Amino acid sequence: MDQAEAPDSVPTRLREGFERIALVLRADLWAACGAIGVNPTQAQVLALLSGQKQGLRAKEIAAQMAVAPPTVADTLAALDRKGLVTRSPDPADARAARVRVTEEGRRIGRLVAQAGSQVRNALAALDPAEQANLLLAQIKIIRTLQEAGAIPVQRMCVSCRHFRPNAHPGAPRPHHCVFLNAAVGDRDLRLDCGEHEAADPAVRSANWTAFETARPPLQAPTTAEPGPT
Amino acid sequence: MDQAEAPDSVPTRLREGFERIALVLRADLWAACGAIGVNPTQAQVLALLSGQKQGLRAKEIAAQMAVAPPTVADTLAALDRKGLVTRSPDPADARAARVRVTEEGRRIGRLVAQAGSQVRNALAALDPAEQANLLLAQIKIIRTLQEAGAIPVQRMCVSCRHFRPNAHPGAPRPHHCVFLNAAVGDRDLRLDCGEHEAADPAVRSANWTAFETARPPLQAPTTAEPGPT
DNA sequence: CCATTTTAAATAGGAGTCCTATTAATATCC
DNA sequence: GGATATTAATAGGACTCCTATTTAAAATGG
Repeated sequence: MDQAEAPDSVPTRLREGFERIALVLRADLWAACGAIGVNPTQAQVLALLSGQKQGLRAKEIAAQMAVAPPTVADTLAALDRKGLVTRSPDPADARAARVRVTEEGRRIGRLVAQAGSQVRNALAALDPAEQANLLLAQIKIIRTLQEAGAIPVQRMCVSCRHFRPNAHPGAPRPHHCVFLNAAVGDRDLRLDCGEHEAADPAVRSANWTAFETARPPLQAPTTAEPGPT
Repeated sequence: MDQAEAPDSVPTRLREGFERIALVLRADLWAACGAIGVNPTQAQVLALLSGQKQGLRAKEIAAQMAVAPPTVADTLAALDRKGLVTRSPDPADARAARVRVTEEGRRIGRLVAQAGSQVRNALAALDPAEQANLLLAQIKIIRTLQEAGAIPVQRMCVSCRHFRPNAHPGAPRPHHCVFLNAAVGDRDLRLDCGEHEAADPAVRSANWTAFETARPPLQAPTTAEPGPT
């Protein structure tokens, strides 16, 4: 039924590749944090909060980071001690608190985000067509993860109210962003846009269909057969 | 000089995508470890050691995991307590120890590797051509990381003594593995083959050229221009 | 061939991640 | 209005991960 068990299936090997790259990503982050006085997890929370003007609840942070809520509490306590986040009561719910990044926290988040990265260098070395295809693959993967409930809806163009997939068929930038009032090509798509507003599920689903059919199916590289051995 | 600073460049967004997927990967691993009695880091070390019959030195494990040696010492101590690894003196160097996985450790590594994974499911949902292109992209990224010294040489086909890229030009499986004596297609490529033997650098480099030129450059999806805004 | 430098690993010490389980204070819903 | 659910904080424990230091064994070099 499920090919998850096949020891050497393509998805299994792809996952293995992601695991390897993830290790380097983490090492990059440690190097970037270096003398800054935060660690990778703290930097990631700072980056997450920097994009959210109205702050985020602890629970939402946990969902975004895919960890348990008490873990977030630990990290927020560390960031709080360092003066990088503040907590203010949520007017809508007396149990909840909205967490916001401070100016200093934002500055540190920026520093880390702009630091060098071996992975980014490696990605920059891919040719533009490969980059675009990789971005498309990521969008599909992230969307599937969303549909499966593994992560909350991300602020991607394809799930945004402002997005009009394939509004300009055949043009080099076939999509359109109503918010920016600008044509958008596949390479311009965002995985986390600050202006994102979730479209409702029916629209999302229709948009996805239009988006997917916007381009001809990729031509397969060599072989689609089971493989040797 | 370096586009690493561009806040919204394609490589930057791609890295962001990898970060997101990495979070889910970690969560998958926690779920897989569940009642098994190990944690993701331990499972990864077990998986790494399972593929290495002659064991690995602590230092090599650290390099593969992209962490500092004392971190590996911690993890090995935990695995040792649980009886999942053994350390034996290295005959070639009295300072060093070779770490090997025990039968039980191998069993646990297998259990975790075969557990379900949201990321693997999402990868399985991609169509075959996309999977193949993604695998190719990963190979290029990992190779660049190797060239940059960010990670040790991985046991990929493309760096193996047994690999003959494009030995059968135009065939659906254009490459050849001398060890298996079998034709190999792009989808069959391994990122970590137990039979890997490193080719020497000159051969590796020549093989890479042959491998790269084996397929026509990917046709770009829409747009290669800077983008809106 | 012995002194120096380098290297492998273990140790010390400390901050912080991450989990499960529990508790306390709302909120929500019949 | 009281049972149930939800948000977050707390407790407790195992472990990750770092830098710096120590120990011991190799490699180097005069």
